Amino acid sequence: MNDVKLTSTLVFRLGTLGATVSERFSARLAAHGLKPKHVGLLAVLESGVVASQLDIAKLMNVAPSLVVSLADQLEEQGAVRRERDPHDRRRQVLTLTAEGRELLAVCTEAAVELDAELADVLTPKEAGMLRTALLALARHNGLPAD
Amino acid sequence: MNDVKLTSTLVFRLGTLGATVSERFSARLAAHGLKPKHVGLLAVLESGVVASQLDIAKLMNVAPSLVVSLADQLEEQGAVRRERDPHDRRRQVLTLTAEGRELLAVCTEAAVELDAELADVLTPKEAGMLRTALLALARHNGLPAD
DNA sequence: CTCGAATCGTTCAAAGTGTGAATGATATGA
DNA sequence: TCATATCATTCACACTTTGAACGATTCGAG
Repeated sequence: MNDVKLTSTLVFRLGTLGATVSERFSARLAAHGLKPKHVGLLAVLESGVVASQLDIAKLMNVAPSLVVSLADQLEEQGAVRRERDPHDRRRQVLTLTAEGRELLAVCTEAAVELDAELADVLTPKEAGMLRTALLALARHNGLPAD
Repeated sequence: MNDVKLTSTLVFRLGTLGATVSERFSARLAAHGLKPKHVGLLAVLESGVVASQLDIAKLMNVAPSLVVSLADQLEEQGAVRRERDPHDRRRQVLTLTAEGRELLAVCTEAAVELDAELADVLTPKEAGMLRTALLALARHNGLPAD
């Protein structure tokens, strides 16, 4: 009736590859005292589309309380500044510091290096199509698509 | 110095896509009382390469104690049988029951459906290259490649 | 203007998932 | 035969994240 192997589905391969790649990325981030979610938050700030903690939470698909602790740690590292919005003093506005921008650049660099290692086993054509396909999938799944 | 966006890296896209896809798959599995790891265990058994719990743990990259609880639950559902290896009574040999095989087929079907939904936004050529590229990446990263 | 309702951030307890150390049973080899 | 290694199991714990309070602030209907 159905003899497709689970392990050969896109679902399974995206899941397992995503997990191992994230783990490897995470390991490199550890050297800077960061976890993937910290970097995700920095990236949201850099994009500039949003700044209040609640908006960030929605964009990152996490609980607002998680953004609090992420912001706490990033603030302690001097990567972000936290200020009350003068027009609405309930809101905390997060902004990247120069240090935070530098930190994000370092982490992006690590991701780019990992990218190169991954793409190394692909033909240039395969690598190009992989990027194209992942971009299309990201677009249609509410994920950032620059 | 480096103005590549983090969100446009393979690392980021594989990570986030892998997470959302896994989440969607997980939601469909819930209807059958299973989680992705249960299905992973069933798939390992179906492959037939290995059967003792410790071997399974190594293959799945999880702690042996986790295999115990996964096997407990699958056994309770009647999906696997657990027998002491007569040649080495320390080993527990897990085998798929007919019911387990059926369950795995149902879950694989769910994955195939999700695959189709995902590939829907891609051109046939893109979808093909995506599969090729993911297979190559799986091969070079110690993941199952059928 | 005022007061009830809504919003934002924060804290905190708790759920979910997974690991590692200790234990008992069995096997292996000197 | 006995010390050592291996397998499964249990259990306490770590980690990550969530959701339910709560206080502070804003908004809007009357």
